[in-house]
Amino acid sequence: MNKNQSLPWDHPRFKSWVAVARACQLMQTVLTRELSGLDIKPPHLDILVNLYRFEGISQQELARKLLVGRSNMSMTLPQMEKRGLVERRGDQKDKRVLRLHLTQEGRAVAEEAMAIQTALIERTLSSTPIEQCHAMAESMERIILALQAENAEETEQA
Amino acid sequence: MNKNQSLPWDHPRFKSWVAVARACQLMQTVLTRELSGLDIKPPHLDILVNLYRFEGISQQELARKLLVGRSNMSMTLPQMEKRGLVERRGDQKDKRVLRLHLTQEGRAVAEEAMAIQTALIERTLSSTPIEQCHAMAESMERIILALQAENAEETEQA
DNA sequence: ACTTTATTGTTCAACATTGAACATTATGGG
DNA sequence: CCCATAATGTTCAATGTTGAACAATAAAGT
Repeated sequence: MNKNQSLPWDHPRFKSWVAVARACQLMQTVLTRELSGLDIKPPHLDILVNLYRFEGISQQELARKLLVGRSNMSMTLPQMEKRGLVERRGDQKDKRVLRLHLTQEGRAVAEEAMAIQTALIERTLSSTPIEQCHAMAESMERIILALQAENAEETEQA
Repeated sequence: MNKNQSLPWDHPRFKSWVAVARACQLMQTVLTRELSGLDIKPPHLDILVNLYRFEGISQQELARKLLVGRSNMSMTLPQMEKRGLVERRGDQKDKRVLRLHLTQEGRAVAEEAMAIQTALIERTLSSTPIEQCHAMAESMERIILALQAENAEETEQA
């Protein structure tokens, strides 16, 4: 192992990524606080947003979009159902799948929560020029593809 | 609430940030996999890296750097101590604080793990030009400052 | 010196997340 | 039709994370 040379924090890309990770973590923390008034947490918001966009999605598809396990959805969605935010209806074509829908209240909460999140992002990213935001997004998309490739490689060995 | 206009995914900054968050989550997933050979997880790596850099740091300071609660350190560090990765020695000046040190094995594991993480980052960020990495890092630093300001505001209300 | 306030670390209960094992239903090959 | 394989969702035990209450020590105010 290299002792004195090339420590991680000297690598420019490493340093850059550390900043990215730190910003994400902080954003999560602040968002958690700002959502506490609606009595939901970031994972719930992620679910609400996806049900808002993709009406009638299945638990499986939702889990894949959120990058979490199926068991996570099996634990979380019944809670949200009891709180009257979502509905789960069996699919007639395929009796295995449950299709997810927002209730009226779920839709309202989703809109409030999205407004909060959008405002927070607008506020904290306002100092970054819009072209830089776009460049960042493009870089991130490439990074996502690279990571998905890595993930697929390692997964299919199983 | 705005119904048909200005949905979150139409905001350019919102979309950009979603990509950032997604990339972070994926990076975490892949890193977890790659570290499994060393039998540690990302939180342990974060601790090892900070002890590598900041010899003799206290639990409090470490928790603040990692953006986690003190109780987290109280739970995690004894485990790592039992595994022979770190040592906790009482400070003579101030009998409240425990100063943290890497053991020889802890240092070795830290170096291996940092090599893995650095390699992963180099691989997945290689498609992003170095100037773009720097620009990204600068943006992230500004975002971090903005978020810390938000965090401080909300915290001091308590 | 004495009392109050702040800081550091611990404990504990609540909650979230995961992966493996499982039941149910679909799909495909004989 | 029958069996093997795959896909969907659930359950459960293990683990991680958090915040509040607590004990010990230090610092500050009187």
